[in-house]
Amino acid sequence: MDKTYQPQSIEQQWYKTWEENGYFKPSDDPEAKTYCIMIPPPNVTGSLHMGHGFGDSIMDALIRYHRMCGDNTLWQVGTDHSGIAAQMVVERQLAAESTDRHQLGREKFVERVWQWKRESGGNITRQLRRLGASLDWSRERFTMDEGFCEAVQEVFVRLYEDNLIYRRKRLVNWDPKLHTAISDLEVLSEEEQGSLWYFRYPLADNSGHLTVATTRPETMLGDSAVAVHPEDERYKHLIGQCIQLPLAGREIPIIGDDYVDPEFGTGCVKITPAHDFNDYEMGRRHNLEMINILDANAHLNSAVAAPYRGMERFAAREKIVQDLDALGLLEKIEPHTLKVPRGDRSGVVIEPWLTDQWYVKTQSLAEEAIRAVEDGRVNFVPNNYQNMYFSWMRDIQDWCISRQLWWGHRIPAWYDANGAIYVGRSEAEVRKKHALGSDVSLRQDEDVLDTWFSSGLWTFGTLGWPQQTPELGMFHPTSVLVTGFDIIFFWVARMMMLTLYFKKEVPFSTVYVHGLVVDSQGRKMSKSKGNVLDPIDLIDGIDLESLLQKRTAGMMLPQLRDKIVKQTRKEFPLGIEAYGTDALRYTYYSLASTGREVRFDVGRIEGFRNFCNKLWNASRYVLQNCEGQECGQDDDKDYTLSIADRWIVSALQRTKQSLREAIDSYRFDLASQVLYDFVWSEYCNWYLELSKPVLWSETASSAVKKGTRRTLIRVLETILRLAHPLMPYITEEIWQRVKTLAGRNGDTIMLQAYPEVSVDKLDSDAEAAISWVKEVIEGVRTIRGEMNISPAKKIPLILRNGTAEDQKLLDQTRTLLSKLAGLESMVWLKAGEAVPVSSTAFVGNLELLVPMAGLIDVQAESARLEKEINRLSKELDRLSGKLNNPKFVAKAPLEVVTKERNKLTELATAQGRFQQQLKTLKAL
RNA sequence: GGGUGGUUAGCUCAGUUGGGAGAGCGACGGCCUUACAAGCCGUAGGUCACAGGUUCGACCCCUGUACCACCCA
Repeated sequence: MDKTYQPQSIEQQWYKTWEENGYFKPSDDPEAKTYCIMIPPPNVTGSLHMGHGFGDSIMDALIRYHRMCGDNTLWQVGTDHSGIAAQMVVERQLAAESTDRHQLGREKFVERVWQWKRESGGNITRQLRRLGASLDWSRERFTMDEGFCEAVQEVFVRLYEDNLIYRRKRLVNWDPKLHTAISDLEVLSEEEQGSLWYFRYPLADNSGHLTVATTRPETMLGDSAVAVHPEDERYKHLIGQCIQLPLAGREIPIIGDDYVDPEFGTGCVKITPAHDFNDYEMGRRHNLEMINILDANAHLNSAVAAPYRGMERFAAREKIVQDLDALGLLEKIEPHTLKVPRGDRSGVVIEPWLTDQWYVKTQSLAEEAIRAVEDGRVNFVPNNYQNMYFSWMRDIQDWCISRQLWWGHRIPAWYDANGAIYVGRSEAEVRKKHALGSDVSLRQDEDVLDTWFSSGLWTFGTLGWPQQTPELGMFHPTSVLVTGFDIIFFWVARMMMLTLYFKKEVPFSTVYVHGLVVDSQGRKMSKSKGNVLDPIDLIDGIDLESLLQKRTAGMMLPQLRDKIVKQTRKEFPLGIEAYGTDALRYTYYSLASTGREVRFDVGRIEGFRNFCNKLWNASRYVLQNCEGQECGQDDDKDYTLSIADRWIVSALQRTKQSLREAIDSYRFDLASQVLYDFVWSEYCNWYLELSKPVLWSETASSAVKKGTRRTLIRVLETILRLAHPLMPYITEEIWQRVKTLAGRNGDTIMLQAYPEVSVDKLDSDAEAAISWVKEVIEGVRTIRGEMNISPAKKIPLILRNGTAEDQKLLDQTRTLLSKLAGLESMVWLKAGEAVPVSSTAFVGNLELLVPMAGLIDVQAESARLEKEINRLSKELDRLSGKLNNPKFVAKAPLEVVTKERNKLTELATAQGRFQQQLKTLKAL
């Protein structure tokens, strides 16, 4: 074995072996409980970012854990077709070839996207393999697969037939650059600096004016009313009168509506029902005219007065402000911060726009989806996320599912010459069902479905629905969905609604919601901020120049580019080291607590890389001592367990217990902590050291040596199985070398049993004994450290005032103490015997004395004693204060009082001893 | 404006029937001790955001305040 752990030399080899041997597939054991996770399908155009890496690592840990627990386990992989993003990528390619999709035509364009997907869509699957994800690749699915398309179409048709889908002209989020409607979730509203313009709107009877404030002057050409609060004393008398709308030459009413906030602006609001969601609602309440003044490019259309026709929206804004100013109607302009909605893909300002779109009626679907959580068929982890789910579900709007794109599932609806709609699985089915002869010409709807509509079917569509496949019967409902809280609305909610409706069962019984990965400054990682990290770069490492290039690629704005370069150079002056997959994964787990943010600090991953190295080197030590030796590999019984052996085995049982509890409750942070502590602080720091005096002893019996070797190798082998779900590669690599010596066989650790707790191996005597040993050794080490005694110097130790129990423990562990504390002698002091001047430590009442002659600095020792006396004084004050309080003694539980009393006596004795010691010292 | 989560060591974070404040990293001191310097040994460092309340006793329960983050309007 190499002296240091080299992840890059083993990882990809093991992954290949696992995959080729089919270890990732379900066991097909009909007796076994099933366990199934559907990967949240990443967007086929993208690559995995840290957030994916986090979620996927958690899923893999769950899957590997359940697989080792014997469950029939399926983790199914796939990607979604990502309508807008994929279409944009190919459109950009076409633009580079000086053409566009319209010149190419729909059919050829779609073929181009497929071609692109075949060539470039594999990035994500490569990354997943590098992360060690044990996905069943043979069942990989894509939302545009033939079978999946069938499911999508079936769902659309049935929902339509059940009167849950309709087509209507309504206000949607329109992306004027991409020329499509997008969902609320694809709209990001961020605060930007804008202005609040105050305009005077003359009253129609010339008796004065009202001043309205607006953030969007250009929409005034589409105003249908001015609204005031019905109780607003300033204006209520004007309700019912009319305004002469400037520049438009129309009269519009003044209406009263308590939606108006009298405190905002002037308390008068212009109402533009065709271009604002709130105004739209108000327009419906008051039966106002909907005047659409924009075209698909967000240029002003022919509904407006001639001078403004064809103008771009922001150019029109300027001209309208100028024109109103010229008319003396501009009262003032105030700077104003407002939330500006932008398309998450295009980055342009989204327009609320009136168009014909398809909608899903969500009311009844949502009610069932709410019930499923209320009655516990689905539970959220952490539980409080269900509130977020409820609040969204209870206030749900009908879902706009049509997109004006070419890439996606085309809506299975046809129109005749009169615009009548026919929905069916194919044109032929439609013609047959409605008895339409070949003389009737039909054209299919041009639009495609929202990608989330298809993703909503993910859990059952990927298992073969609408066919009733065996897998569907076996693995649905799935066990758990692992996802970030940011997509509870979009995806979780939609899966719930569609699955409950079509399968009459929940899609998953648990939703485990993990935090959002943010950078070391706490900012969300995003391409535009240039702070994204590619998990693969943490695995393989990356030099600074390559990282800079990656982060600034396609960056248009030079000032932003400079900022990113600067910040990247500051954070990663030397680039990023190669840490390997297991270290990356372990870091993820250590951060997977219940918080909402996961702050990824590169500092932490190094610690876990070191942890891998620790495990590696511990294994080297164990192997060096066990290879070619008898270590119980044949399950012989001719060995004896020492007290240290019994202790580590006992501690191992507790570790197993805690680890299982942590994983079962999705607390991977606690799981990683428990394992780390056991491996490093107990097994390596103590047990391995305790094994040395035995193995190197010339007097120890072969049975004892064999017991120690057996324990060394078997505890290590158990550690490997415990750790495997978290760190798959290093555990497999080491396991292959130790399995035979540990008396196990099998081709892979992946399919070994996850360790079970053996209560009968808990051994409180051994635990107490080793705890005592540790305290004695630590006491001596502290003296040594603080007195600056070289670690190489062997020192004498005198023990005084111990109990019979101490004496017994001492006899049992003499060689261990001597070796680990670096002692040249140990003397048990008889009563009344004189002691040389010494430095002192305590284990309970037992005094540890290290004689000072030639070793110890009197000044330093006095200081040390005084410090200790002080510390004890504070503690004693606290305790006696408590015990002198009659209420405490009267009301606190007896055991607490007793405990505090005992502590007080113990500390007082210790303090007395220290004081005595100090006195002796000063007398010198 | 409404809602949710957070505020614990220099940094990143744990801490549930309310009874001794912890880890990793960093800092400081000492060590190449036959697995590991990616290591070993030791040490320092905290009014648990603030103010009240409940309680014999509060990081923990209750009320309020401040600040941060996110979601919704």
